Amino acid sequence: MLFKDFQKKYSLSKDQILLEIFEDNQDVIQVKKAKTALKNLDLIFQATLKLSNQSGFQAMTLRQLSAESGIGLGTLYASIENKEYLASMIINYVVRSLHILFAASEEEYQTPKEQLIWIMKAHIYLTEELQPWFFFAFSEARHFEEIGKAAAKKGEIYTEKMIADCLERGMEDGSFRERDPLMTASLIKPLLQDWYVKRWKYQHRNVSVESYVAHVTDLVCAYLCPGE
Amino acid sequence: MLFKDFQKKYSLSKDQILLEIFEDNQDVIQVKKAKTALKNLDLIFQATLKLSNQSGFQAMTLRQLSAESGIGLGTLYASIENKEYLASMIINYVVRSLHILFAASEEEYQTPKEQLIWIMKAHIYLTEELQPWFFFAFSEARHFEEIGKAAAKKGEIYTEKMIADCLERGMEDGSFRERDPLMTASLIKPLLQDWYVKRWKYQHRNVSVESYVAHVTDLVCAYLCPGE
DNA sequence: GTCTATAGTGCGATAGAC
DNA sequence: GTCTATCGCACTATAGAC
Repeated sequence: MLFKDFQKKYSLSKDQILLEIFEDNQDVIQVKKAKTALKNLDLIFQATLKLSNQSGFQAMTLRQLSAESGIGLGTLYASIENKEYLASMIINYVVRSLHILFAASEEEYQTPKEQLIWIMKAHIYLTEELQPWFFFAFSEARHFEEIGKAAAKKGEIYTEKMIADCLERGMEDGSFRERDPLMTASLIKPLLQDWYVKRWKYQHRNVSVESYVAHVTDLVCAYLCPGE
Repeated sequence: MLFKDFQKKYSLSKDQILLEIFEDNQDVIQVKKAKTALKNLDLIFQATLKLSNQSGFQAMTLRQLSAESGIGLGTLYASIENKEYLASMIINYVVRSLHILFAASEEEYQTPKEQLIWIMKAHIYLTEELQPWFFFAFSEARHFEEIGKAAAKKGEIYTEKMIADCLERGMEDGSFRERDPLMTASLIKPLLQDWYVKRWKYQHRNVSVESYVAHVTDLVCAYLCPGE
């Protein structure tokens, strides 16, 4: 599956996640009409990602955010409760997108090898689609006590566990060579993450998503698949 | 070479780097006596790494730093010029340590395969020894305009280039299979970095440095070396 | 729902006694 | 070389007009 096809297939989920976040937080968000709240949240999130990916979330002031999003300071507070809560909503968005993607695509799994390749491809494609979101979560999560650190670790462990389970199945039925499943999953993870963490590097070198997926797949298969 | 032996062999370099940093910045550091300046810098750096690795450099206040390091606020400014300059000195420390290590160990290279394995091992061992320093540089560098972003990219490109050169030599003489050298180097880099970026995870699982090196080496060799 | 004006807080940085 | 006391500023958050 090419990235273009992936985009088409999962294009609806962006609004869906936004709606879920709004519904989850109706108690703290003072803006009650869904349509205006969603419009505001969208503007605020985009502006937050832009500003904080320039020089960090801590350094971003709510005055800057107000100017960038075109939303007054008071309305800002009516939409996000406070600065930290804004960050937690964005991190939540990322975790949700991972769950939605992998919950929706279980039926695509077939052999362990096909499954592993799909997990890696889907992960990289998703982070390509939501690069600023994932980068934000990766770099800012650890700065927030409960909400962030816990959510980030949960996300880290979630995909790692999924990969490790897949590896174990493959080793049982002989598709993969005998390796330490958890350790191997731990090494695959940073390969997937590098795509959105060092996006500037790959963009600068004109590396396409598809090409990146191909290289990661080759590397992992050389390690796992007998006779490759 | 085990990590213990590595530590012994390179144990002197810590003070050496500190001295170099002091000499480089004598124009901005108001404390002139080398002995007191070095003692102060050491206290300040350690406290900075501790505090900023808890909740980020931006969030760390100079009052906290003063309390943690036991150095008065005025003396702090006499030693570091200002907050941003402090960060740049730490990032400099990291870049320097990489250069010193690899400049000192060129003679250890033999075949391309041995050389590649040495680069990976040395990189992981160095970042184990200086974990808080590397973690600081990795997570804070991008927040600083010139000094940080440039130095971080320089560091990223430096090791990547070294690996890529080594790969090219190995492909020419047939030690390695034909792969894209730059792309392969780009994929090796995050494997090396994960050791200090996700230290909490590996520590929690009691993974030793030596064992981590072994797994990374296996993965990379499976991809590169014919018949493995 | 949205804005502007402002209260209250805590910062980086400095001056000046020791 | 070191500390304490303090300045000026920019921030988050809120109150109240529209």
